[in-house]
Amino acid sequence: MSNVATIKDVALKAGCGVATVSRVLNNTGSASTKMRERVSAAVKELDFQFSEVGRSLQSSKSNTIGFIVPSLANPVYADALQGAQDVLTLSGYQMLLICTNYSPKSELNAVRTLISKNVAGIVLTVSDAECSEGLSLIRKRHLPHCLLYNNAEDNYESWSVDDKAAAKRVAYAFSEYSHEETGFLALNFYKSDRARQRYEGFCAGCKEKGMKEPKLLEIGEDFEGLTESLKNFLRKYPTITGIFASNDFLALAIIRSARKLALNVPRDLSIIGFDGIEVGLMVEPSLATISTEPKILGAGAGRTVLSLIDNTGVPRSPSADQTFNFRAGGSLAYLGAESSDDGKINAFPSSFDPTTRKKI
Amino acid sequence: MSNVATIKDVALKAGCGVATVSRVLNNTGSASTKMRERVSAAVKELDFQFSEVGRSLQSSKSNTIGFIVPSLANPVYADALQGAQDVLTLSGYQMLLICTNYSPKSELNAVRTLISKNVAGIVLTVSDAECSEGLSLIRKRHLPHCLLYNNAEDNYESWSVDDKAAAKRVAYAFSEYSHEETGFLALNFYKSDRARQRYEGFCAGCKEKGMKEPKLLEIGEDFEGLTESLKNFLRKYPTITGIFASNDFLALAIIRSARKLALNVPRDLSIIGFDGIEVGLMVEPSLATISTEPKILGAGAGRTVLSLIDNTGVPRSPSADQTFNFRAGGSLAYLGAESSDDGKINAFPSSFDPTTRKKI
DNA sequence: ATCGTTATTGGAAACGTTTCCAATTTTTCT
DNA sequence: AGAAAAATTGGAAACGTTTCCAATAACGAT
Repeated sequence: MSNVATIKDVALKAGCGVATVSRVLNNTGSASTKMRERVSAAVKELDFQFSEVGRSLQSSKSNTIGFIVPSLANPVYADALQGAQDVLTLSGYQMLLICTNYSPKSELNAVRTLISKNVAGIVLTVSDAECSEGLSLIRKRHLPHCLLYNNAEDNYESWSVDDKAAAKRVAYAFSEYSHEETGFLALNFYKSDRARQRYEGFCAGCKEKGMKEPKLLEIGEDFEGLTESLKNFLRKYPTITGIFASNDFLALAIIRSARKLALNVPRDLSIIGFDGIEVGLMVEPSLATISTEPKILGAGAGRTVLSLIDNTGVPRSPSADQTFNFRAGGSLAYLGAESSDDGKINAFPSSFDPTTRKKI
Repeated sequence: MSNVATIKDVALKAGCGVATVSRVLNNTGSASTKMRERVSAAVKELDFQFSEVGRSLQSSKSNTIGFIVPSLANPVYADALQGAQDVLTLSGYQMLLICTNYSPKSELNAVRTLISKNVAGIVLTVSDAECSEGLSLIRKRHLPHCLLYNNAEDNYESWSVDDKAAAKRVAYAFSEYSHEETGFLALNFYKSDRARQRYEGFCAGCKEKGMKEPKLLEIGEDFEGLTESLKNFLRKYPTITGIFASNDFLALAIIRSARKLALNVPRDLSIIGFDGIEVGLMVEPSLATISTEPKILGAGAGRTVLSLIDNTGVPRSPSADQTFNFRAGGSLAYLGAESSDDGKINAFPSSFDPTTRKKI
């Protein structure tokens, strides 16, 4: 069979004990030159490679980091994981990935599984950080961990967007474009602390600017029936002129729905998204949104866990106001402004220069 | 410290041997009712959980499947992984994920790492299946595996798109819309057997339809300078009326670039993409493309590896012509047709009904 | 040459499981 | 009741490592 060589085989072929092989290969302890050569030769000949399982059992540590995210279908998480991958790979760690599909119940299972696999640390995004059983378990076990896209209490680590502040910024933007009555569109509102925080921040911002309280438009699991929902929503609240979608995918979908209802975006309805996914720049009209840096967040969370593991100083995560930027776009127009032929808005307020993007 | 309980602790607390605990918990071998109760009680009290590491070492198998993909930034792979996740989770397997960033060298490293972690099987996308060292190593070790987005020789498993046939289909589409002179846009052409196969199929299709041979427009690592490249390309080949982009992201990017050059898509230049990512439906004009089902492919590859592992019949992968569909869209127009006000093409050939999509 | 250091080596235990096997207990049958 | 059969139980080996510790070999200095 395809029996792979173990350290015993190497020792046998090199004519020495396993301890010696281990020392040579790990460069720990001393060994004579001839011994080193014989071991190297045996390794080459047998194509030997350490079993991480044996190693992990003996040392009770592994070079695997567990990641728990809601879904890979959302480019925000996919990008964040990509950022983390780059960091891990550089440090010789691997990524054990579990998707929870936004189900809090599977969060706990995921954590248990990761623990049983002896991961060295965990990066995770949970549905609701305040009451996540999975997160509690991690903390009870004192596992190195870092939240991603959730905000952590003091003395816990987290890399995330300041949802409240960002949502407030959206309200300011609407206000600056002289919108008064707005809606907030969310998928799975009750399941996600992020959506709730964005709503909260948005409401606060609107209040601050003397706008009306935003109306909530929530849709179920899928995008199915979105057009119908929008129709009813606008019939119920005909004076609404702008909608804040809690993520860019929703924003694009709602634009499409608006179009189906023969509404012109942004003339009849302005839309602002959240996340700043790349395609937002490619569509026409371009998407006004909160731009974030998922890759940077993912990489940061990865680095944080790594340094938690080997007790080096953890990198400091960006201060709240550096986690996002407002990005103007064609989907947001001055209330009452007529769109020009090509759908572009002629005049942005100078403060909303889409070309300036703070790097966090 | 946070010392987790082992089977020994359970045995101690339950007042029995470890063998008994193992038998009870795994439901293998017999055990008296009182024993079962005592063990269960001890487990609950200690919050015991098996160490997968110990298990894996002893049984020399694990419930981890390794995945090797080029990148998570490309939604095609992200979606495929999501599909696989769903399948794995259902069977109690986890995903160990490694991204190669399109570097063949790291493919081999990735395979070695996965082997050392004792994965039960591997799903992988390689740069070039014909000459992948990583793939060779897997096969030498007789590891259950399945290619994803690469075509495999007979008696090896693979779930992928028939790139050649799909690209041919693109040529037919251009022909049907009476385009004669086209270009092929690729990123990393030389690194990817997929891009090459798409080019090959496209050329074959063009030839078959009596069209001119497509001109190759290759760009480097990033999208940077794409607009400039397009400008030069079109200056060099001014009679080109359509461009086939080797993936949807490139297609969207090239549309944006065309727009910057004051070209109207599709009036001045028709674009067809590849992959069928969701946002292609949300942009205006909508993207004509080859639609594929990454999730289904990923799930299929996952199922295949799982059944390879436990020797149940492997699911048969879709036959070549079921792996893709041509999807018409506003970015492809009849040569010479004027676009209407809203950018939509008025008449599609009936055979290109965008609403009919074979499910694979 | 002899002795005290220092460098090199291998045996064995430990990490957390499963499983074989033998020992013990319980059950069943006559 | 006694014996055979069946059920229950625990000890110990094995999986592939690392590391402690003792044993041996090499080396300098007297």
